Order: sequence, then C-alpha cells, then structure tokens
Amino acid sequence: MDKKPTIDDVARAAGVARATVSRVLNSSPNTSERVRQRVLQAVKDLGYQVNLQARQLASGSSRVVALIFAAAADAEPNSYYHSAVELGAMRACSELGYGLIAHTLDPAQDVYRSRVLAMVDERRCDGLVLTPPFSDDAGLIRALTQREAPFVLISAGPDARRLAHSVGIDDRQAGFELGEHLVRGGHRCFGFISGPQDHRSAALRLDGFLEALRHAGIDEGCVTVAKGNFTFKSGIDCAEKLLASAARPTALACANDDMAAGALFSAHRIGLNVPSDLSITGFDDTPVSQIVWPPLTTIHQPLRVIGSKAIELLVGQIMRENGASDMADHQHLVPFELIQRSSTSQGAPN
Amino acid sequence: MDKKPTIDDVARAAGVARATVSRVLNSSPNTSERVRQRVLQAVKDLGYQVNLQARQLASGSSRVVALIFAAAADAEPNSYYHSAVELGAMRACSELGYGLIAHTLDPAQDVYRSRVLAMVDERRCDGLVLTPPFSDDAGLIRALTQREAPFVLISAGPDARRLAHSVGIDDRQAGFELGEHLVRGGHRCFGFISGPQDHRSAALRLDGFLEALRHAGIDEGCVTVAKGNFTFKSGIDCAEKLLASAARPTALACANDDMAAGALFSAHRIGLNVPSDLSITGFDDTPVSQIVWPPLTTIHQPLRVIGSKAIELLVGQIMRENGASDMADHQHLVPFELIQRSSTSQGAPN
DNA sequence: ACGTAATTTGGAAGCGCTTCCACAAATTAG
DNA sequence: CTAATTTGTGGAAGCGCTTCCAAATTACGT
Repeated sequence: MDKKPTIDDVARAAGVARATVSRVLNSSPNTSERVRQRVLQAVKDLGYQVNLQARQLASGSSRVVALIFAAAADAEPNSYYHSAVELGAMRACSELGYGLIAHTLDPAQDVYRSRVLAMVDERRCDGLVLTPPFSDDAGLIRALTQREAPFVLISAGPDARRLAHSVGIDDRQAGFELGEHLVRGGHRCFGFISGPQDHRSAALRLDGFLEALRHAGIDEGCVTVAKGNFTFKSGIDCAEKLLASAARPTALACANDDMAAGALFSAHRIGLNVPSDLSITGFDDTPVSQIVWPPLTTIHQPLRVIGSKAIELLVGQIMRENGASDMADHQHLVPFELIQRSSTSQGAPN
Repeated sequence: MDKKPTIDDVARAAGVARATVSRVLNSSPNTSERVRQRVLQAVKDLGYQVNLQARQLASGSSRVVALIFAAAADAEPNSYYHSAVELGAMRACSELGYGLIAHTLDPAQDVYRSRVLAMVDERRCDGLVLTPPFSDDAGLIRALTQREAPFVLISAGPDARRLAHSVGIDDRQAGFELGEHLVRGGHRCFGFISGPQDHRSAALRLDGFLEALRHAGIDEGCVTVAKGNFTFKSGIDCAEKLLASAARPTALACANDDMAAGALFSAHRIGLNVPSDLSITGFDDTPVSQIVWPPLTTIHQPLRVIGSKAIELLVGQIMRENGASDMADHQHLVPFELIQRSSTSQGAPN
C-alpha cells in the first residue's frame, strides 16, 4: 500500500511551491489562471485529498460545529425532534462547507458541562448549537461566553435569549393559540401535561395556554397541570392521573407530541373516545402526531428551518470572529402553525 | 484572552522534557511515579488540555469512528432505529476512548459513496460502521476494503456478511417465528409489507415468514406481498392496497414498526378492529410499537447492543491494524425476541 | 522607455503533538 | 567490583498543512 499523496507531491507534480498549492486549494484570490489549472490537474492526477488534521492544526480552526442534544440514559430520546433539527443543521453545514457532529448528553449527569466545554477546549469544533434543556443552562452559557466560544441556542427561554444568539418560535403565543382552539371547541375543563421545569420554553407554552383561558373568562381553577418529562410513558402516567380526577377534563393539552400520544394511549385504555369524549393536543408536529389514531391537533414547529437557521447564525458568528459586541438583532423567531387534525372536537363536547 | 497552555508549558512547569509529558499523558509504561505525579500536577495547575488536532496529526490516527445512516432527503428518517443504534455505539465509544460522529446520507443520491470515502480519505475517522442499506452496497464495501479502511456492517445481507465483519440478528429466523405466531393465531390468509429491495436483511424476514407458512402447509398463494420503503406513509399505502383485495388477509406482517403503524392507521380508517378483524405485526420493537393503539406484536432487536457490538468489533479491528487476514469468527449474531402485544389475536379470527 | 504600484509566487517558520533514537541512571548478574 | 541489562529521560525529527514575508513578475501611468 503506497502512502497517500501530500501537498508537496502535488507541488512537485505541478512545478510550483507548496504555498501556491495551498492558495489554489483554499481559493485565495491571488492566483493566476494558468497556475491554477496546472495545480488542479496535478491534484486530480494524483488523487490528492487534504489531510484535515494538518489543515486544522495549521489554520487553528476545525471547520466543524457541534449540535448538542439531551437524552436521558434510560429514557428514549425524543428522536423525531432531534432528527429533524439535525437534518436542517446538516444541510446548512454542507452548504457552508462545515462538518457537523451531533452529540447527545444526559442532562441528569453532571459531567455534561465539562463534556461540552471539552469539545471546544480540545478544539473538536469551532462552535456549538445547544438544544433544550442545555439552551437554558445559564452556567453553561456563562462558561461558553467566557471562553469566547461561538454558540447558538435553540428554543431557549427568555432569560437565556437575553444572553446569547438564539432561534425558536414564540412558544407563548403558540400555547395561546392552542388554548383558543380548545375554548372554541367548547371546552371548559382542562388538563395540561407540561414539560420538566428546566425546559423554559415549554413552560411558556403553559403560560400562553392559561392566558388564552383567562382571556375567554375561564377560571384558573378549571385547569389542572401534571408535570411530565416529554416521554410517551410520562404522558400515559400524567393522563391517567388527570383523567381520574372528579372533575374530569374534556380536553388535554400536552407540551409535546410524545406525551400527547401517551395521553391518547391512556384514553384508549380507559375506553374514552377521542375526540368525542376527550380532545387532545400535542406540540411540535413530529411524525408521532400522525402515526397515532386519531392523528393529533398540534403546533407545527419548522424544526428543520430552526436547525439550519441556527447553523447559519453560528457560522456567521464564527466568521465574524469578534464575538461579544454584536448581540444586536440575533434573536431569530421563526413562524409556527396550528395544525388541526382529528384529535380535537370542533363543536362542543357532551 | 491568554493563549491556551501547550505541552511545552507543562513540560517547563514540571521541569521535564516534552517527550516525558507526552508519555505520561498517553500512559506509556516507562515513567517513574515521581515524575508522573509532577507532570500530572503541572497539568492540573495549568488547566492543560491536549490539542486533538496536533495529537492526531502526529500520531496519524484520529481516534474517531463514524456511524453512517440512511435518510432520504424528503422522507422522515427511521429515527428511533437510528437513535437506539447510535446510543449503543456512543456508549461503547466513550468506554473505549473513541469519539463518535454520526452521519446520515441519502442513498438515493449517488454522491453518497464519495462522501463516505471522503470521510476516511480525509482522515476524519479511523473506521466506519455502516447501517442498511449501505451495509449491502458491494461497491462501497469493495472500495473500503481496497483502501484497507476498517469497517463493520450492521444488519447486512448474506452476501455482504461474507465480505466483511458484521453484526445483526438472524432475520430469517425472526421472520419464521413471526409466521409461526400468526399461523398459531389461526390465520390462513396473509399480507406482507416488505422493505425496499436493496435492504437484504429485510428480504430475509420475508423468506423466513414464507417458510413458516410452507412449514404449516399453507399455500404460497395465500400471501400477498406489497413493497414499502420503511416509512409510516408507505405502510398506509401498502395496507390500503392489501386490504382492498378480494380475499382480504386477516393478518398483516410488516418489515418494520413504522410500516406496521401505517397499516394500523389504515385499518382504523377503514373501520377494521385490530386484532379481532385484523392482526398486525411490526419489526424492531422501536417505541413506535408501543405508542400506537393497540400496541404491536413485533420482533425485538437489541439495537443498542448491536450498536455497541459494532463499535467493539471496529475498534478491535483498528487496534489490530493488520486488517484483511482474520475474517475468522467476525460475524456476530445477537439474539432477538418475539414480543407479543395486543395487535395480534391469540385464537382464530372470524 | 522607465519608475512605481499591484499582483503573483516561493521560502521558511511554525501549529502542538508523538515517537524514534541515544544516553544516563538504576539494576542485576557474573 | 566491573560488565551486561534494564529502565527512565531528553533531544530532535517529523506529521501535512497555512500563512507571513520577501522576491519576482506583471501592469500601468507618464
């Protein structure tokens, strides 16, 4: 097995200096067309490929960014959400000539911070995109800011959004519209399955939801909240609890689709008909919302767009390379949409 | 902002040579305890972190492996499958001190081969794990073998398994057991929703299934096959077609859970009761099989184990560093299990 | 035609690390 | 107590690339 050709081999073959080859390869502006062609030809002839390690070492940048997801060690990760964001991110990356490395960490294990920081300290990547609940971790954000590492937050809560560049939807407004929708359906007694506390943007969904009810003149006492953790399983458990109460709600709003699927499962088990006995709403519009029966009314988040937008912001930040100062308009809000399917009744319930 | 400390800073602080620091850091055998401690102390004091790029360039290995998944540009990726495999792989990696980079590619776009090869050519990783349908791509396998790149196949078909190290279940036997189960349930008229052609291991599932029917003395004419592509959507379409036929099957076996969920969806829409009117089986035992109602009878594949096993094999291969010769016992078969849930009837159908 | 400015090219110095080789020190054997 | 080993350590040569700087070439104005 013969060794791989290096830049020097190319230089020799093209009869130019190593520096010239480097310039051509990095499309530096100052190269004559004649030399340029010669070099390109030599590259092709030899089947030359840059050695990324060497390039990175010499240039001091890896041209790789990382996308950080949460996944509890035992629980199933919210895969559809992840995949969609990752897909968007990947596209943006390949367009911008960056590599993407997706990393999932368990937010319950305290090492996660050092793991994240190690990624930038060891120069595995030039920048980071954080998804919830990491995007609400003030300590992490501070550490990142301190070492001047470029990063972008996805679906962060209001506090975190103040501290760094971010992209996401208006969760509060989305929650509001869900509330409105259910009120319009004639419901007066509600259950809400929320996310864990550290997930700030999910909390906003509840805020907005409650506001919609208030707006409609419905008493706060008419809504019971159960705290889930975004898993299907927790949706089952919460729904079971909520549906067992004396004043059984006729509508269940859930902070994500997986929990809504769980609620639906509970309803089936109890023998309730959806939507005639019980309306259920999800959040995110992941494929789960269409896989279940009946398909879920939910809020569509443009997850891929969010992923690609985050990368664009991040790369912009990396290129600018000055960091700090320009926190100007870098709080991107993307549009969401209420998707009406058959898990919610149109008219009034019993 | 002060620059990061280098190995030379550590050496100076500890009063030893750079080479010694390197030895300590790489736990080379020849270092005295006294010096060792001094170096470690200096590392801690300075907050030193190795620069991976430099280490990789100097050592010629990146200590990173890649996991390649398929995802059509438009269709939703089979996320649960991916996540589970990735999780297992990730664990094995962190145990073995390797980094993992998961990459998804569209098998429909021809560039995918060069993308994969570039990963090893550019030395982004020391080795690869391929999932279907890439694990059945003879051309890719050949190219990889030719450049002596270490790689491991997941759920590859028999042809590919002959060519390289692999890990997976006995798909044929799993299909057989599914068939048996349905026959035991009293069914005599079947539908089978298969995967795309290039997915060899999924084809084995059908082979095994048919064999079970033959075994039970059931005529081949009693089973109709529809070709899906592993997506929920294709499950709906195929089921619709199969259920519309004159001799409507009383049992539908599907090559993965997502398509089974689609079949279930169709059944609901048509107004068939599962399992009393129609039994449905999935494959993989991803969370989808429990999210739907009724939950699916399916084959449990130990996806995480498969992921971690693949990494172990791969790293073993990388360390051995001789490649080729020892294709001995490197065809790992992991156990699967038939999981019985309520989507299949126990007794005889109508 | 000539001087000066703008552009293209080559030379060489690293980037931060691993690892080979040689040498000194500490052991063991004879 | 010297000779033959076995350690432990330092020096130095790269790994393959980018990039600064200076030299060479070309373009342009007068």
